[in-house]
Amino acid sequence: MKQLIIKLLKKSVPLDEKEIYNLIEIPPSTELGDYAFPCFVLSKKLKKSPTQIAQDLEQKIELPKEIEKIETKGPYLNFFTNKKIFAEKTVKEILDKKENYGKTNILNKKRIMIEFPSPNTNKPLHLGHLRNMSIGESISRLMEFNGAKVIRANLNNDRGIHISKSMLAYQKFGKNKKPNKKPDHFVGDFYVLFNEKSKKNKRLEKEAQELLQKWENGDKKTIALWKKMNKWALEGFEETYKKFGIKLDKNYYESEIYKKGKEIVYEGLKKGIFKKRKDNAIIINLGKELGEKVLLRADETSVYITQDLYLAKLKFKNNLDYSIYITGNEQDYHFAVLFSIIKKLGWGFADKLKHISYGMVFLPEGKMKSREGTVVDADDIIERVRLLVEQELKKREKLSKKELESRSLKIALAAIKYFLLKTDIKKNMIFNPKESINFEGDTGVYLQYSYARASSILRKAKIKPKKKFKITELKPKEIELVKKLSEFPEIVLKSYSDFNPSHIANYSYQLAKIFNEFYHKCPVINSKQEDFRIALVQSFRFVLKNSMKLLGIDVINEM
RNA sequence: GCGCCUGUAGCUCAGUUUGGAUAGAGCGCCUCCCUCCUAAGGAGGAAGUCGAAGGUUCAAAUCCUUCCAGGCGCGCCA
Repeated sequence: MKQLIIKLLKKSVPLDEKEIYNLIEIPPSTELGDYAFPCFVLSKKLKKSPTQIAQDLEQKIELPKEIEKIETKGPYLNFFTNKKIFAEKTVKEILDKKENYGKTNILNKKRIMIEFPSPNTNKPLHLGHLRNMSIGESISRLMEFNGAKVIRANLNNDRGIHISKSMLAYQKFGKNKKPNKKPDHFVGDFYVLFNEKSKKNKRLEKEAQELLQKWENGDKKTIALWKKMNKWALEGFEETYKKFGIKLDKNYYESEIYKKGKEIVYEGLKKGIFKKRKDNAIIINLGKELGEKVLLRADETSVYITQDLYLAKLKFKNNLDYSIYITGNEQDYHFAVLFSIIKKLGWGFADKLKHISYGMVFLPEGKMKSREGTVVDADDIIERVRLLVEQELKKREKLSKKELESRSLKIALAAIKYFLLKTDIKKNMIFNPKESINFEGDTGVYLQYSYARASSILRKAKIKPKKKFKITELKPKEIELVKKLSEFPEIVLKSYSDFNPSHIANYSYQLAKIFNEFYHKCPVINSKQEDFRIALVQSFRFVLKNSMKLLGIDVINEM
């Protein structure tokens, strides 16, 4: 529709398509029209007042059947579209394309690796990981919706001093016990225990350091312990991923790559891109903004960035077109440095790298500290929310135990994921355990409720949704709903090009809100134009389901 | 100190990329609506110097400058 108006205006206005596109806006109220063209910019070019220009255009433009009328309101030229044609076209298109409505092929089977959530194996996943996974999964789905082949990759940070700490605590206080709870939690308890004990006993820090040394030297007993505890941690993670609805395609392990990348550094040194400092450390100078970075220690061991250089290269053995990293914004500097080095090395994939970062999750009392055990545990929050949902469900109807569990989990995950995705990705957010996960208003539960209501209407109706229907009259809420439905493809593109799922989340809510208003005002079953309203409800279901899918949220037909 | 990000109603956030017609939601608060397709819903009300000050413009929450406040980062840690 917008395209049509652009074409009309192009004939009578000295601007190109893009300029017109940017000028066209939606009036603040529908009484003013469906689209508006402000004439201020033309005022200088044509040396007339904007009001006069608007009036001239009103006379000049010939109306096609899709436009009912145009009107001027001061300097604005307002277009009134033919709502019946528009509604019919939109609803038919959605019923036709179904789950493909809004899909594009702009990524044309491009292979994209997206790295997340990349946890440390010394403690269970926490709320920050849930934000990471929600974003990672949503962006993956957005890419897929635009035609990409996505590889979800996970880098397991399974070595280092933090791992040695939980190992040491287990050695000293674990009595060789097997996990008596979810295994990653069992491991995490020893990490917290280490930090408690080391406050009093300063020697423990040193001992952990020694244990790390032993591990690096390949000490058999140490390796065996490390393997055992890592397995527990990874098993636990796997359970959480599954529950949260995440399936990772590929796993990398820091223990397997941390020593690699030295050749890359030597090669760069030979080419003169890197330099040897007086103290024998190999460095790169990245100028004013990024400064000087060490790439290889004086003793020739690698640092974090050395392994990341190697991993970046390793990833591209998968024939990638793009490689994306999803992390908290505390790593912005690290990735700026990494990408800058890769560019200087002249690697072919230097411009195929992208770092997407998101803001921190805080508790009302401040930052979460896993070392002190003041974190919101991922499994714990999922289960707590699920139990709250279960209570609500029990009030409503009697369900089998199995149905109660699966339905409550779906609703709980909707609440959590929506909460984590609705805020702009780059903003910090405060999570208040008592208030944050609501079931009313602007929430994931509201989306599911709206979907369930729509499903219920279709279940109870005698007529099935069909592409053939007649529109005799359109109520304001029907028009609003159709308009919102028609915006979906635009929102998908915006969300994709901004790498920001929050646009989809906000859209989903607006859509669901209009739908709820619609069915309160407009009865569907046995109404005068039941066939159209049934078709409208069905197209709403498709679009809401599509957008919820992009958020990684399951729909339910009853609640 | 330097760099990046953020600042919109009591609280949580849309809107800022591309400047336009009275700044929008949710929660909380105050009224209403279940003989009516699920009340996890709907209708209405109160609540805002868009962090501050300058500037650009016919027009600024939106662009520019300076300042203030908060977060993160600036390791031969990962």
